[in-house]
Amino acid sequence: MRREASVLHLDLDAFFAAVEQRDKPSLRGRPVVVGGTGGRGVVATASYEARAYGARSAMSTAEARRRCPSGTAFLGGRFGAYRRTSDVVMELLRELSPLVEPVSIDEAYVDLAAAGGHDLSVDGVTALARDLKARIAEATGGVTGSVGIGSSKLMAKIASDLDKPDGLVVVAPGTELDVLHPLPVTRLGGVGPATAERLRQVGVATVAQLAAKSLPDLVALAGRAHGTGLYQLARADDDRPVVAERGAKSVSQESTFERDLTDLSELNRLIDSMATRVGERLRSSALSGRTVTLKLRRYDFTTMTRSQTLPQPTDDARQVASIARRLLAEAGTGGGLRLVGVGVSGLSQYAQGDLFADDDAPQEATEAVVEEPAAPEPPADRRWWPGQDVVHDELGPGWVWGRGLGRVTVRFEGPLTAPGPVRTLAADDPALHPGDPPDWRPATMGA
DNA sequence: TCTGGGGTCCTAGGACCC
DNA sequence: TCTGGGGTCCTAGGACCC
Repeated sequence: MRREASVLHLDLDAFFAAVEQRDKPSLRGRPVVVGGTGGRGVVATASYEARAYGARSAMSTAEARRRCPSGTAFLGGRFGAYRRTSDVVMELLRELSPLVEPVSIDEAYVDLAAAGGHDLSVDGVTALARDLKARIAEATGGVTGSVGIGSSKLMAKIASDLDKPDGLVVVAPGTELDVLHPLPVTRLGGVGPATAERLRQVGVATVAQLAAKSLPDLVALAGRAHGTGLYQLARADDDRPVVAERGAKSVSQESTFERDLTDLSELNRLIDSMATRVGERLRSSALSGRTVTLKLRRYDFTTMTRSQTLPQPTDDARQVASIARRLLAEAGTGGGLRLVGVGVSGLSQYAQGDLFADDDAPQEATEAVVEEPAAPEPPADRRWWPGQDVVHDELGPGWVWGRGLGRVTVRFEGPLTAPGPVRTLAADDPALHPGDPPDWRPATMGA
């Protein structure tokens, strides 16, 4: 805990849904749910209008559809658009301080003391935050964020959560426990459903009640590391530094199927394509890893992992696939699998193979694995997904509202237009193409 | 039509080594 | 012959986060 309120936490409000409402004027002020739109999808983000009907993150999309009125937009994610908007925000944070720790695409900590030159009084950081929020909204085309500032990461994060959305809370140094103690323990990072239930059983619901427990009690309840952490957090005792670069520790791809799968050859093909993507991601980051992990989720939602550690790191998709296939054969598909995942951990910076590989040398033979064939073109009706950016040769840019029965419904509008018209087209209309995320910034005159 | 996808960290037991 | 403790690596599972 610092003497000054110099840790800032930013949390963008309903971020995915906010980007959708920015880019799709007809959705502004209306309920929007972003997430998986298939039968087994879950909600990633619900707009505040959708939250009013009870839609929540991590809820099944089916449940959200039951709760929300007709006319609610259910959209798959456009992660390229979210990434571009996030990058703009992270750059604004780096103008405040060289020490910025992105937590996720929509969240970051900033160490204001690492910059020098900031007025770190309560009034000073309040003015700084007000200015930051205005610049974020301006640069992102209206996406808002909630800012919390305090004497530690704990207090900054608690503060940003106190006044959502579009909030600004500074916890004055010295008042930490006044803010913290009345809150439910579930507001502390690291207290999920399991820990909350165990705490409830010993009569702990608030942070004040947690602070009354002894260290040995909490270690017995939650384990050595977690128990010690809870003991400290309940006292606002938090010295965790803001850390700019955190190298990846693992790379993985997983997929939940529309229906449970049992066919080994079908599962093996899916393992091959996931291993291919893992290999691409490893090589694009100049990483390789020694431990290959296969993750399986059965029909009854039980999850298991099987792993093997190699003597040397690899970034070779065929080697990853070959190991994952063997682990699957050993584990079996009994009863059906709803999810399969492939991951690589124990990462190091460069693979031996990258340093010494001879491109002309014949590749090591692997009997089980063949090169992934090019994905077949999906049927026209399957090409389109809700929320997708499209462009029509005559009607211009727009986005997919829905599809079915050989047709696709498109709304022709963009972030800088008024709400636009809807047209229903043939799904195989040759004039309709996938589009790029639209630019939300007005073109600069004469630039 | 219950329960995504990408991660991190921790725990615990067994193997193995000194 | 029996007892032993510590450290590291590997594997599997679980809690948690966004």
